[in-house]
This record gives sequence, C-alpha cells and structure tokens, in this order.
Amino acid sequence: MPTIADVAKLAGLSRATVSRVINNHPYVSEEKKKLVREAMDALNFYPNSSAQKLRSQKTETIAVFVPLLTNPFFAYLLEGIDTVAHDYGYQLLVCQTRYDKEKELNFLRLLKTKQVDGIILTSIENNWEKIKNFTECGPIILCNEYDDQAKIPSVRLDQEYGGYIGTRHFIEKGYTKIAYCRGFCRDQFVSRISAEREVGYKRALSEFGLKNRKEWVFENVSDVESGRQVLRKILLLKDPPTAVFTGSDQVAAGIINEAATCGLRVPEDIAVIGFDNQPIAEITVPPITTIMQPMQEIGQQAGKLLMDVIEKKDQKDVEDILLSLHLIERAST
Amino acid sequence: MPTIADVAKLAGLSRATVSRVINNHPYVSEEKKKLVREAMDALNFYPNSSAQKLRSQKTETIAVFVPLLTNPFFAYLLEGIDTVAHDYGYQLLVCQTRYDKEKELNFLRLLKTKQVDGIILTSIENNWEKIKNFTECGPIILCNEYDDQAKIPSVRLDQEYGGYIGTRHFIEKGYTKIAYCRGFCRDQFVSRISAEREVGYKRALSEFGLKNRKEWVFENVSDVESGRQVLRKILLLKDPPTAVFTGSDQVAAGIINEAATCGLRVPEDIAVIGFDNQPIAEITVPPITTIMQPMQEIGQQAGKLLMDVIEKKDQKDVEDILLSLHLIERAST
DNA sequence: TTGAAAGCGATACCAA
DNA sequence: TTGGTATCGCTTTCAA
Repeated sequence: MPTIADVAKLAGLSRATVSRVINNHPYVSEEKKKLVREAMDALNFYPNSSAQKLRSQKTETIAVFVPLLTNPFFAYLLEGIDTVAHDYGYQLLVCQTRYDKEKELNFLRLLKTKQVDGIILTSIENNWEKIKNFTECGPIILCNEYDDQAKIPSVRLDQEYGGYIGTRHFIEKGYTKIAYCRGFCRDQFVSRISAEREVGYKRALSEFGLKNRKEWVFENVSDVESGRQVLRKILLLKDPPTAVFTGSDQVAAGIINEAATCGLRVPEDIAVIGFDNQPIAEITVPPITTIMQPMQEIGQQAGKLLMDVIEKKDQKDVEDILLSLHLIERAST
Repeated sequence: MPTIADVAKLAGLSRATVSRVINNHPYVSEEKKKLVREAMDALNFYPNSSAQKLRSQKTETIAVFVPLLTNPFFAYLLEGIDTVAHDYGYQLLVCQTRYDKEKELNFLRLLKTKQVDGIILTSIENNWEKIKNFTECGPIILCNEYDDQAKIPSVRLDQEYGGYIGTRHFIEKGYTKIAYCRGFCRDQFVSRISAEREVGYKRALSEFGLKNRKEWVFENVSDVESGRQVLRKILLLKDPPTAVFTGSDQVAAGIINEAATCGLRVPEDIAVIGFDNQPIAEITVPPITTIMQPMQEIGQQAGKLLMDVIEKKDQKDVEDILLSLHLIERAST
C-alpha cells in the first residue's frame, strides 16, 4: 500500500503538499496540484483512515445500540438514523445488545477508546448509574427509550399518553376486561417505555372505574412468537380478558395469528391494539388498530440531534425533541 | 484523555511495559503488572483505538453491504453475520446501498482506506468489472447475491432450483397460468438471484409444456407495497395469471393483502408462492407457501467465511459454501 | 524482565 | 506557495 511519502516522492514534492491536495487546502498551485493528482492515480493511493483519525482525533463514525436487528421497529429506527448520518458523512457502527447488560457496557467502551464520535441508544439495559460514567467520554443521546435520571439530549414520545389513548379506545368501544403486555424485561428491570405506557393504561382504567387486574398483565412480550404465547395463556385463565393492549404490532400479529389457530374471532372474542404502525399492521386479518409512532422520523431526528451535539459540543443548549403519537383505528378493535 | 505515557509516568515505568500489560504479554512481573493496573485505573485510561489500528494495521471491523435495512430478509442476514463477527471480536459497519451504484462504489473505498478488514456483499449494484478492482485491496466475500465472473469466496444457494421447485409445485397443483415477479432492477441490470430463479421458473414451465408469457413477468417487485401493485396490474390484464411466484414473502404478503381488499380469494382466485420463509409467511391469511432460505444461517456462514479469509489470508483454498433450499407448503397454493 | 527508540501514515505549524 | 518536522498514541524490536 502506497503512503503519502510515496506519492510525494513520485511527484517530486513534499508530504505537506500532498496532504494539502488531499484535503483541498488553498495555496497550492494548479501545476503542483496536477502533479500530485497524477502521482496519486499512478500509485492508486488512498489515505489511511486510521492515520487520519489519529491525527485529527475524529472518526466520522457513530455507534447505534439496538437490542435486536430482526425487530422491525429497530430496523426502521436504524434506517432513519442512517439516512441522516450518511448525509453528514458519518459511518454507522451497529451494536446489537441482545438485551444484555454486559454487551451494552462493553459497547460503551467504544467511546472511551475513541472508536466513535458519539452514540445513540435506542434501548437501555443497565441502571443509569452505570451508563452515566460514560457520558463524560463523549456525546451519548437517547432515542425511543429514556430514563428519568438521564440528563442527556433525547428524542422521545409521550408513551404514557400512548398507553392512555389505546386503553381509552378499548373502553369507548365497550371493552372492560383489558389486558396489558409489557415488553422484554431482564431481572426486575422494566423499560421506562413499557412502564410509562402501563401508567397510561392504569390511568384510563381508573378514570372509567375499571380495576387493574394483575393476572391480566403479561411480561416479556416482544415479538410474534411471544404474542402467540400470550393468547395461549389467556385461554387458560378462568376469567380471561376480552381485549389486549400490546407493545408492538409484532406482538399484536402473534396474538391475532394464534387466535385464528384457536378458532377465536378478532375482535368479537378478543380485541387487540398494537403499537408502532409497522407494515404488518395492515397485513393481518383483521388489520391492527395501533398507536402510530413515526419510526423513521424518530431515527432521523435522533441522527440530526447527535450530529448537532457532535459538531457544536460546546453549546449545551441542544433541545430535547418530543414527537407525537396517535391512534389509527383498524378492524382489530 | 490520558495516554499510555501518562500511565507510564504515574506507574514509574516505561511505555513499553504499560503496552505489554494492556496486551497481556508475557514477561511482565506481577509486581509491575499491578502497578500498571493501578495507574490505569487511577487515570481511567483506555487505549486509543486509532493509534492501535494504525500501529497494528488491523481494524477488527468488517463492513456489511445491504440494500435496505428495513427489508426483513437483510435484517436476518445481518443478524446472522453479527453473531459470528461478534464472537470473533469484530465490529460491524453497516453500509446501506439503497440499490445505488454510486453508494456501493463509495463504500468499497472503506477497504482502500483500511477502515475495515473485510467486506461482505449481500447484493451487487455495479457490474463486476468495477467491483473487481477492489478485490485486491482486501478480502471481499459474497453472501446471497452472486456473479458468474466473481472469483471470490461466497455463500450461496441454488436459486435456479428454488425457482424450479416453486413453479413445479404450482403446476402439480393444477395451475397453468403462472406469473413471475423479478426483484428490484436498476437500468437493465437484473440481479443474478432473480435471473437464476427465473431460469428455474422457465425450465419448469417448458418441462410441462407451458409457455412463458412476457406479460406475466413483473419487474421491480421487492416489498409489500410493490406486491399490492402487482395484484392491481394483474387485475387489468385481459388474460390474467391464476398463480404468482414472488421473490420474497413480503411481496407475497402484499399480493395476498391486496387480493383480500379486491375481494379475491387466495388460492382459489389467485395462488401465491413466497420466498425466504420469513415470520410473516405464517401471519397472512392464508399463510404463505414459500421457498425456505435459512436466513440467519446464511449470514452466519458468511461471517465465518470472512473471518477465515481474514485470519489466514495466505490460503486461497477457502471453500465456497452452498446451502440448500426447500419448499414449505401452506395454504396460499 | 524492563526500557529506549523507531516506526505506523497523515496533518499542520513555522520558516523560507 | 512550498517544505521540514513535530506530533497524534500505541506497538515492537533490540539491547541491556
């Protein structure tokens, strides 16, 4: 592999001049510029990126933490982030935490070792105390998931409101036996998102005088298969709910699918509300009533936010971004 | 940020010794090792990754090119690759080409600038001639997509066979008017995968004395929405097909969904075969008969293959990997 | 077992 | 406008 020194020698110029041409600096005569270009072409030269990074102390790379790549919600988030990052000339390092504390902690070191210029967290696996230590090493922002103690820039949605309007929708439709599905939990640690939505769910229940029943709250429900399991569990209950509020359209699809398998009608025997408004929400039969989150936009805003923080890291006045949620009614309720 | 020199000074030792401790080299006395560790902790020291990369000429990072992150097939591929890469201690740089020649070419530079140790291509946008230039700069392997001229390690499946068994299945079920959906095409450039499957499709047709009709071949069909469009186009034909062979379960789901909207029954009015065996294949009503590809395994094998090539790059005897395809019958045919 | 010092490849300051 | 050279932070040979 040729280096800048080889190019300089071939062009009969100094390394400094070659570097200036690479970086489009002013004060290089057209004549020399041409010489350098020719030498670079002749040698098929490309600047070594590690050397550039070491010298400039910038990597033009960001890391995005997602729990699972195969969860469409995170795929859309990632897609949105990528759009913006790419526009700003940044590369994307994808870190799949698999809902694992240790993995998350290991990936956070990327910031300490200066392997990335910043991090976007789309989920949180550790107590904030642990993560907090890393916030001094470089910009970290939150997207989707959040934490009350986290004093860092974030893009979020009013999840409590989401839980509320979904539950209220059920009630207005006449359902009174409403179950709730929490997302993936490790240990006793429930994601804030899931917890906030549950607060909204309970608020709606109590507002309409319904009581909240423990046996109607399910845990670790995050994909199609776990949705199917929830339906099977419901069938075993003496007093089963007639409506289920879920944390994603994937889960809702699983419930609807299993309901058909078990000969139940949706929404007559069991009604379902999803979350996200993923494409699958229009594919199931019946299609899914859901709380729409602008997935790609959330990602884009997060990407933009991180770019802002990176480029003007002195200014602490970067504003949090709050996007809105709304209900889309389809035939599952 | 503290450097190795700071640690050395605090520990009262040389930089060399500190480096040895960082890299777990032998011949460092326990006593000094302890001193170094304490100094590192005291300073909260982490080695600068760009410096390490520059010095060692390795990045422990690989790039994976995918056309679109929101296409579940590629998400599963990526997930498989990530599993293996992570086990080997490699990071994943995700490059979304968006089916764009220029983007692909730009990303290939990552190899020239030594930003990654290797690349996995899951699709191909440029003529092989162009990509070939980069194969000398570092290991590139092919996964899923392929090219006859490409003499590089690859993980592939017999797509022609896939096209054949799907079409034959239709014929055996009594369908004679069978349409085919090509994948995404830019210019006149059809992906080899799509082309190979089409060869199998035609072979089955001619084997059973059916003729291949141009108006039953659709182009640029790669997601749910384009599947819906195909169904609408079919309805406009004077002599419409009664069965459609598609390139992915996403497309199949779109066709089935639009069929329902238009009041058509599947498979009575129109039968559909998908590809991949994605989770959605079991969610639609009816569920999708499909050609199963072991998506995650394809990714894992590709990851493994690239690791092999990187770690023993002298040996050219890395073998191509051929995985197998089979048909899963469900109610859409 | 430890240390001194030469590089890895590029950038940018200071002089000319 | 151009060049010499110190520097970014770490690894590794060679000598001690």
